[in-house]
Amino acid sequence: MSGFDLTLLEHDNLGGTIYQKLCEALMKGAFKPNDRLKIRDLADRLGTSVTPVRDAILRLVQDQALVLRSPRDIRVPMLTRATYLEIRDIRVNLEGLAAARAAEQATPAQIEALESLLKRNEEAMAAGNTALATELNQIFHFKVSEFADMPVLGDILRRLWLQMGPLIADVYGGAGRTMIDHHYPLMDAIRGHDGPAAASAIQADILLASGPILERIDGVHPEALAV
Amino acid sequence: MSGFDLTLLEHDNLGGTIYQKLCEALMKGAFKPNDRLKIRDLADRLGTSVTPVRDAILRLVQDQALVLRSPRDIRVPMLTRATYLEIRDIRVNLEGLAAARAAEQATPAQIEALESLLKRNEEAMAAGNTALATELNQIFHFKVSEFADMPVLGDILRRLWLQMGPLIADVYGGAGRTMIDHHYPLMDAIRGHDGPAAASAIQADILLASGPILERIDGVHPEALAV
DNA sequence: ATTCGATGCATGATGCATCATAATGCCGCA
DNA sequence: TGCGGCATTATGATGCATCATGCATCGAAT
Repeated sequence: MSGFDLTLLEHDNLGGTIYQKLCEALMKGAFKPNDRLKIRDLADRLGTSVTPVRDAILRLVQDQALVLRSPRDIRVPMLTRATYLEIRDIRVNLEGLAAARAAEQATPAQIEALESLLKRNEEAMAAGNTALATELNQIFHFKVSEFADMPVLGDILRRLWLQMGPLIADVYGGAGRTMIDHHYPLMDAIRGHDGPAAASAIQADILLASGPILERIDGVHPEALAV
Repeated sequence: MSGFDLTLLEHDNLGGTIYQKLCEALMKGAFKPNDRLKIRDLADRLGTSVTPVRDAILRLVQDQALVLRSPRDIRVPMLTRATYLEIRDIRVNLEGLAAARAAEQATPAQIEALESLLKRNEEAMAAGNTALATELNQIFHFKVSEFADMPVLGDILRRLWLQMGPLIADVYGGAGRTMIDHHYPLMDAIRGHDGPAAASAIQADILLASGPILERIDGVHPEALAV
């Protein structure tokens, strides 16, 4: 009943479209950390001129989803352990806040939507489709902040996820199960409209999920530096 | 002893320079909410072509420091009460986290730097220079997150302040005293390396400072809508 | 006859493409 | 391993076509 979804209005200009395409690519892990992106190359592949690609890249750099290592060298950033930990701590705070607020004001329809996501996630996991499971997990987290009615917070989260995208795709893309079990306590809290419990639950989820990623960072970082 | 200030490394390309110029202008309140910006106009005034201005505007839009009301209508956003409250809540969480960490690991030199800022702020206030006082207050908040060693958080904060910039400049630019008194409990907590106390102090500061701004939003918003 | 509303046109600003240039990455060599 | 040259690549400028905004004129109703 909240009117139309205004966020879909962005598809007017080419630059915005390319930006979204690149966002999805980063989230999906189509680019790996330390990969180099070339504007002309992308323009050729997309069949456009360099201008809109330039626009999209610039926006991604502003999001820190890409970095300009030098004025002519655009790369996917390699998160250091310290940076990843910082992002994790920020998420613990922000998503905790969002989960609490979402729990307090969640409608039955919203609760059902979250449950549906969990169910689809389970199915994807059972089918061994880890890529889909990871994506559904991500959507779940975004939905929570959406239901908290905090668009600014949601945007910050989107950016943080964009920065982590290549890394977590690298970690969970290969093997391992997604951490869906931790979401059920959160659902219980939301159903009970218990804000603090919801915050604790999602915070525990984030911290637990960071384990495999931290292991991976330690293992992958020196090797990547050698390349 | 923490090396150079890496944020100044951006001055390589024209677009980055213009971006920073526009950021300062927004912070200083050179643009008012609902002002319209024209790319060609700015390009003429800066003596460059439209390309770097375009880049800068695009980055500002990505920061949500500007909005594209229509594809050819770039404006300074008018914060709604809800959006301002959301930003305030996010700041309460994030700056609380940063203040706690800064308190725990602050060096004597850093403590002295903060005290110096407070002193200069007092002087500016005594001289009736509210613009400078507001700017110093802002620098104080940024320094806290810098000393917390959280660059990602600092960047998020910078963006939030960029969004609020025109509004608070509008409120505090005219008259009224800056809320410097609330910073002294924070300094006490930092000197004592008491993280939780520092968090509480800065949170109280943010909440108290939001009072005049909220009053102003209520007063200014219907009037602006009528225009 | 006057005022309100609608349609059409002109102005103006932006998005995208193309071009020139200067700086850099990469590769090979000492 | 360190350095130099070449090809490459981003940056900045310019031009054109498109589209929205605003104004003026025209028509109709009271």
